[in-house]
Amino acid sequence: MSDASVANTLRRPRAARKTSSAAAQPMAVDPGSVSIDTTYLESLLGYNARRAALAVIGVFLQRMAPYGLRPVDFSVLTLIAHNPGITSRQICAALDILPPNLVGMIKALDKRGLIERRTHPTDRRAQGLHLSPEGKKLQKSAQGTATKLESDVASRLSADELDTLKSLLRRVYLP
Amino acid sequence: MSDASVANTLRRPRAARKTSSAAAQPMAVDPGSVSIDTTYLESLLGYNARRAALAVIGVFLQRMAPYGLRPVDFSVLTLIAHNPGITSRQICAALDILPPNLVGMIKALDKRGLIERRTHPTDRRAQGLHLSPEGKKLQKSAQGTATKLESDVASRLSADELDTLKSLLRRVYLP
DNA sequence: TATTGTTATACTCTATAACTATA
DNA sequence: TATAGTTATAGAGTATAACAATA
Repeated sequence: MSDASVANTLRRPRAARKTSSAAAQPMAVDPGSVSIDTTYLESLLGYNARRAALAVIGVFLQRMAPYGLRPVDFSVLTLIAHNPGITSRQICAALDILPPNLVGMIKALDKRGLIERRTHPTDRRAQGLHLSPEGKKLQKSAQGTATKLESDVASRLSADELDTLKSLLRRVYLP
Repeated sequence: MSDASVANTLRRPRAARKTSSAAAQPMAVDPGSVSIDTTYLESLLGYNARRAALAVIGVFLQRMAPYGLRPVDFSVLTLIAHNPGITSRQICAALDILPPNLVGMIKALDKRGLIERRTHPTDRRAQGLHLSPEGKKLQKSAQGTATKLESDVASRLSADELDTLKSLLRRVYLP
């Protein structure tokens, strides 16, 4: 497994903070809006990938807030939905989450009644994770939201371009 | 300004931890390596962008370690290099760092003798940031490393494909 | 002996409030 | 009154060590 965690939320949307961008003083002397040369950084793949990821995640956070799901929660629920009986360790491996950090998430999802922890059929140390009926409904709705989100966040890209983008990204990180 | 921070390091490279992937037991029963369906997550732009960003950043962290620079430090040094006299607030705006969180970084770079804080020519509240001779040397080397890193981390992409990828990413997050 | 899930805990990153000095 | 830099601190995310139960 690579060092690519898909777990964290990176950052919650901040309450609007006072930036130094000139909004009310269109022509005032505003050192904070003097054009800064960022062209080199914008030539780097890592910089662009990170900015784009954060842009998408920002929208994701907003639209998933009604479900009470962070990206990592959505990822966990989705993995369970598509892999009934999956274990915590398997989720950790797939999302590169460290086991101690998953415990609280699983516990919270269980407490919300979204998942069930059943005894594993062949390994009594492990637990097979399943979605509850409510969890299934929530995950289905959230997945629909996540899918719709795609076209909105990449509204400046055609469907083909979006596919190309995702394909190129996969070729960067997949083995 | 969007909610896209280019500041944090996401994660330091971990010491090799014992994953559950089967390496020494090719055909053993290993629940951790049972194929898990992640196809849906891999169809999402945010997931792919984040995984790719983390893959690039992972290599970035390794290669920048000799310079003692995290991604955010490199970004700050690079902004100062390309914008001599830039202020802290301008760096904060460009990288979406919160001012209190930049203080320590600037202080550390100053203590290392990589940057100089001069009195701002027109605003006595502010400081114009400049690279020291040592800072210039380090930044130049680091920038060369960052540039070379591109082709290595995206070795499966042609030069044209890499350009296409970065262009598509910019169209996702740039206004 | 090794692995699953877990607790405890430390460290890093990010966020908010409030202060000073200057504008 | 608003802004630049700063301090202090709270909160979220990520890391390691170690444990009981089971393989």
